[in-house]
Amino acid sequence: MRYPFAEIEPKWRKIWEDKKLYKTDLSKIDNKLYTLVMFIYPSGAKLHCGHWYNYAPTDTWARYKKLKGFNVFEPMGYDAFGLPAENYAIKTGIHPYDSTMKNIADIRSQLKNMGCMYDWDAELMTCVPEYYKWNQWLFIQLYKRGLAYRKNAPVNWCTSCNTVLANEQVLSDGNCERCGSQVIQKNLTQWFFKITDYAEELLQGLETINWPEKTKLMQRNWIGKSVGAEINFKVENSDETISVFTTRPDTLFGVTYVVLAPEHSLVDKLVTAENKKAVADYRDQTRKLTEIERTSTIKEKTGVPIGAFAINPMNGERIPIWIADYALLTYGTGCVMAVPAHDERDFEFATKFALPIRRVILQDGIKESDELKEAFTETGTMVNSNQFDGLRSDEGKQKIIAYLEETDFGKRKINFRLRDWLISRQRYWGTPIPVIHCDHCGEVLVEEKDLPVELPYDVDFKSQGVSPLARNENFINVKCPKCGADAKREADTMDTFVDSSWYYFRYLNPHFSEDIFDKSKTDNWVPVDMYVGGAEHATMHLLYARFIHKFLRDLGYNNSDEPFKNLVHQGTITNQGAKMSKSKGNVVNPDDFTVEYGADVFRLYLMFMGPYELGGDWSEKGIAGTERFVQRVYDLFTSHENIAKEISIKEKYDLQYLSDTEKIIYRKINQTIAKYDGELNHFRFNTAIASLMELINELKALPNCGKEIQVYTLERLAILLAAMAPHLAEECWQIIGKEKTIFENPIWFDADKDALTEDVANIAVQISGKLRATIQIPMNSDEAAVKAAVYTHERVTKWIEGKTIVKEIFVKNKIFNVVVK
RNA sequence: GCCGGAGUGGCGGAAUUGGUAGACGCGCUGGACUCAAAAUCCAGUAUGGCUCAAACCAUGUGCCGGUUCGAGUCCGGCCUUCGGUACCA
Repeated sequence: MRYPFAEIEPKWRKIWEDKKLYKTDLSKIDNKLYTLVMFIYPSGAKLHCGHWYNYAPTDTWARYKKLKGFNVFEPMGYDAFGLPAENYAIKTGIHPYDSTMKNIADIRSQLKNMGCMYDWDAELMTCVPEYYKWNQWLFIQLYKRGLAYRKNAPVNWCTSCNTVLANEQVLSDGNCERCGSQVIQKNLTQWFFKITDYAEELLQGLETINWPEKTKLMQRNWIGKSVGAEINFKVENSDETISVFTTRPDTLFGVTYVVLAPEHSLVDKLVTAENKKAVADYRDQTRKLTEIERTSTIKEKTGVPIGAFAINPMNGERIPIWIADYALLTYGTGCVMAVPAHDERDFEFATKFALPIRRVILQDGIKESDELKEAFTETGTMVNSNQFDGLRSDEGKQKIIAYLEETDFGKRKINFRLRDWLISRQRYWGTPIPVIHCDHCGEVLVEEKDLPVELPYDVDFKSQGVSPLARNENFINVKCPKCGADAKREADTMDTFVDSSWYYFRYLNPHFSEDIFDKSKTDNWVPVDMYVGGAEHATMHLLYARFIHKFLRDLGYNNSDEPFKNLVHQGTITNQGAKMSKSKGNVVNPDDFTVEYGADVFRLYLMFMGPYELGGDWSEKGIAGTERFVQRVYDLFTSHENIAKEISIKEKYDLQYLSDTEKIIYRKINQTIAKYDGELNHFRFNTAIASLMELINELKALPNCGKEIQVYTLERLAILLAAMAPHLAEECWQIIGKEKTIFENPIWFDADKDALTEDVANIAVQISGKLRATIQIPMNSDEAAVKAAVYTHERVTKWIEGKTIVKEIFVKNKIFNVVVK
């Protein structure tokens, strides 16, 4: 009989639901385990194979832990605010709220068909006031502590989304992370969260969490800590000073010019009359470039002198001040001390504009008179540096900093690449920022008692270039809470990454109305023990969440330093080499497969494809293999109906009382348990399934075993299957006569350690490292016994005939190698 | 350019600390069952040589070299590819 998945799967899902098996008792905190996948964006494309690939294996891991006795909490929810819903509204006129709710309903039913053990009572969505009210509350707390602020700055503007983007949300090709359109620079007044205040802690915290090294490295690079000094250069005939950041104070004697970012405010103050025109032209030219053109390393260096001169604090030397677009306003002080001899960029620039190049660090093994063909950027011996001559440059670095601090010309400084998180968006479908702008009082926070600032439903989406909220009179006009005068609400909404930076707290009490979450609960359950999601969030969501987590800790709202103790990234499933997306038209619909093969077969197939972290290109070629496997399992159980009712079995059997066949089966099931356990624990689903397939191949001999061993084996097999293919396993468990469902009464059988090893070992016999024979010998035989067997083997005698034995290498139970000459 | 991962049969992929390369699955070939087909079951399946066949021999984990009794695994130098990053002073 063909495995009747279409009847079985809904049947078990109903039983699980009726018995409320997956509702987690949050009051039981011994053995608590919080397993989380990144919540879903409810797009119109619904669930695709990539989602399944994220959720189904993670659910297998969660079930495995549940079987092993953990009190597992596995929730699911919807990251429901965001641009696509709004863009869809502009195109079709369907309101984002309506389309999002429709999508959520569809996706929820798809999710339920996967058979994951989500606690549906914990379900949440971010687009309802009940949730986003607390984004606003969070904003207010940040604001009150100076961590939310507004400033005018050059920002990334997506020409298609008509909104600003955070740095993290601009791809390295200069395009929008969401839509791929061109991003340009605009000067705008925007809201920021001061994530930089936590830069050092965000860096240090990485040491304490079990995340993929790759991801931690990406965060380290993104945070970009540099240790060096800030040095002040006096400007000739001026009261102004130019402050630069450098990691190489040891090269200070080699500075031959200073570069300011073209937009730097000092430029206007310092430019001389005869250079005004050239400077203005150059600034115009710079403004026209996109960020990516401007920062391209391939682009030839450009710049103009501004006519003013700075004074080197070390030697009083007079050096020209230039502006050049390779100095970035947004990094460090926006000013660079140029040392052409020891910096590649400065070298290139100086060469092009015939500026002097002075060597102050001598490379080991090179004479001072040798020509300098390229910048030398490593450590060496200091030269041309007065009292510092002869020092190693790393030592000199410290000495120079000390000297600068004494003479007040500079100080030790740590600089970060990380910028503050730009959170305002000029769009409708997001959390309104709880601020009121009053002509008299300026920025005024909405009071906590007046939260939430509700997002109005009736808005006009057709207003190109202007946020729909900005044009909504009912929303925008308000009285100032301080003075009562007419005032305007902030029209920007928050980046949706604000929503996702604390949602893992909210799952534990999604409808709690007293506060952002119930600390008495979250303290017991947060941090998340296992977090699974895409690696593309490395420097966005995963960084923001860590920041907000630390902020909430500092507010006294939680007692841990990090939100996600363990992190796993599933690999990306591509189709014909491209990431699945509706716009590319290469989305594979999982429903097609669940209709044809059932959810369990599909789950198994996704897990069997390859290493979880690797992903791969979609192909349905091998699905027949997992289907056959499931069919064979089902047949095996149906041919042993009710057997567990008739026979009672022991927990452990002594191998010596078993028949030869029973011995083989008994060993195999226990070896499989041991192997499977280890593989599953580390998300190695493919090899775990392979071990089950090996087992099922071996179980062809099961009919030749006594009934006790049959029951012993089938019980264990059903439990092993339960994590991977829960519907199938429940059915099999019932077929052999079990009354309670597996997940009602989770159990795990540990492997019988006495049954893991074989009686005999296959030993590879090598002659000079080449395999020439294998011998079978009792397990753990000593060298003498193996040697005796080796030298009586005809293949060995043949190969060593006429040769001298130089050496013998013996590795117990593995190898005997005879080295001959 | 820099940083990181990955290169193993026709395909997806296995291989504790260096210790019998190719587990498991797909596909393919042959056979059984069938009037026939599908499904299922059984056997075979890295390449080359020599064989009716088996046995046997040689080669083989991106390329070149090294360490070792022994290298997919370690070291040095490349190539390809996929991510990340992009003048960060």
